[in-house]
Amino acid sequence: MPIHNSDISGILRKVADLLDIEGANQFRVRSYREAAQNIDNLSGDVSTMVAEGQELTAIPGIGSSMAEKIREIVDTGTLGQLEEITSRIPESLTDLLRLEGLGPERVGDLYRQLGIETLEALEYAVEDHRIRELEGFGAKTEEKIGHELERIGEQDIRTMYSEAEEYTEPLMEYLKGCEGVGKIAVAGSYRRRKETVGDIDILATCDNIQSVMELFVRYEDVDEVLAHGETKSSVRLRSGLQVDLRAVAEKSYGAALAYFTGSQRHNIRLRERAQERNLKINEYGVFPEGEEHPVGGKEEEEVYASVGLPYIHPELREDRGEIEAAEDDNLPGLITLNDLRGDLQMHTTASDGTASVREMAEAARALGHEYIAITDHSQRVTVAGGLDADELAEEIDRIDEINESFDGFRILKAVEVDILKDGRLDLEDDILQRLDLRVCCIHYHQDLDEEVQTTRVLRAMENPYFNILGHPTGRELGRRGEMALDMERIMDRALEYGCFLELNSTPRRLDLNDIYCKMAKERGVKIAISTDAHSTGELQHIRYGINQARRGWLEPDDVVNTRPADELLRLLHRD
DNA sequence: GCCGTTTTCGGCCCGACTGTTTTCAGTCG
Repeated sequence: MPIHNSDISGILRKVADLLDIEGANQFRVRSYREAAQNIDNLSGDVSTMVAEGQELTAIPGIGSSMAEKIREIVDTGTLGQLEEITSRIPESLTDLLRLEGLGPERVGDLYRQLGIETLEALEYAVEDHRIRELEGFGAKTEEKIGHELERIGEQDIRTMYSEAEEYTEPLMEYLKGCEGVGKIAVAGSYRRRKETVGDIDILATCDNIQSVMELFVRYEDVDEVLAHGETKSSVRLRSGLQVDLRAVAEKSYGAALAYFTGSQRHNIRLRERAQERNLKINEYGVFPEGEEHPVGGKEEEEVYASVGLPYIHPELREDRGEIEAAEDDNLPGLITLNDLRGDLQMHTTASDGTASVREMAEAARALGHEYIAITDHSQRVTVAGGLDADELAEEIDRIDEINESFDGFRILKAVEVDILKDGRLDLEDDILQRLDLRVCCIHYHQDLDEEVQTTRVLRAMENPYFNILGHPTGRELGRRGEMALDMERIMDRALEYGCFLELNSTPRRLDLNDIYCKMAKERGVKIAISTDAHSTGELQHIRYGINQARRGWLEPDDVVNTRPADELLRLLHRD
């Protein structure tokens, strides 16, 4: 069985959590967590590195000891050290860490004093009021644990970005209109445009803090006020989304924005650099060692400048090499919405869309696109009304006709053709060759094992009419994980054959994810950013794709649909 | 456990809040 980076980081995190619960040295625990994170951020497979005899210690945060453990995981699929620890304390204790307010020490206490090993046992202990008897715990803590147990039982606690946007944008409009509000911005993972967000952090400078806080907690969409203090208020909206509003001083605005935007790991790197320069960075500003007066903090740029770096866009702040790139003056010129000239996947009433070809075209043109590709489903996808060869031929004729009526806008004749179980495409070459573009996708048999699934895709790519691998990993946030695929092999073959990978902008898909986008870029594989719109309104989803692309370091040149139509068609042609 | 043009030993980001205490540990972002 192939070992993936996520398998390795998962084991290292487990070791970290368990050591933490056992009370091991904090810095030792941290080193496991950092190693895990750095492995997740890699653009290549660790198992490949091991196979090729590359030095794992080249990965930041991995020394000789950690490298040895990783090799053991790659070779055996497991880690002797983990088994040794789990012979001392139960592995299930790490489940308890998921509860907010329960950290490693308290989980350790619960286990040692009450023998609690599982979430279920914890629930019984809460019901029997056994928690409040423990030293260091109390009635309030017990109640909170009870609430947390209910909450994580109910749902995935992170919210999709698009959903958070739905609630955050109107709230921001409201706050901007409030008397006394000066500068205001959303920070946190929302500002980093992460695909899911935990809660929303809003920062504001205010003339009259008290009245602004008052207006905030009285916002019509507020369901519950969780905290209502002088500088920070916290509410839960009807949607369940938690929103914090923090009042900050004008002179600290930039420092606070940097601080609350994160990510935490990015911040740690900044503060380490500050230390090296005898400076201290916190949410109030940049301070020379031992001094009370800041040398910067009003603007975010000052924080970066103080540690010798240019401004770094929020989407990059994940400690995935952006600090080093900034240091070398080598930050990517991130793609923006304006760079895109067209949209390369969408559906019409011919299959499972809700608008006609012409309606989609006119809506796309109104958004400023120069071209679109109409990609209705192929016959195999019966639930979506997939087209057979004759139906697709009719659509081709219809598009030719409509194109006659356009000047300066072009509809590309295309299809979303199913990749069958054996790797063949769902339509014959004679109809595929009449199209400008083919997006190839897996819809059925998503659970094959890695070797079979990878071979299936590679085989499909051998077809000379294969242009773009659509929603490549098949994942859907909160619903379905990625298919088992060797993405390195797929990307290498895509480069060799002149195929491209899609970044599907559907909010629940956002497939490829940020890390795969960066990996494709580093390997020279170009990306197509598409909406997969099923209605005219969904054409606007393209901005979510752009968010993800920016998180994946993509520049205009890395994306095929930044090209004019003629150039794009030349690029698509395989020979 | 990692790391190093002041270090191969002695450091390892920083502050706020909460609940439990009576000066602080644990947790969080």
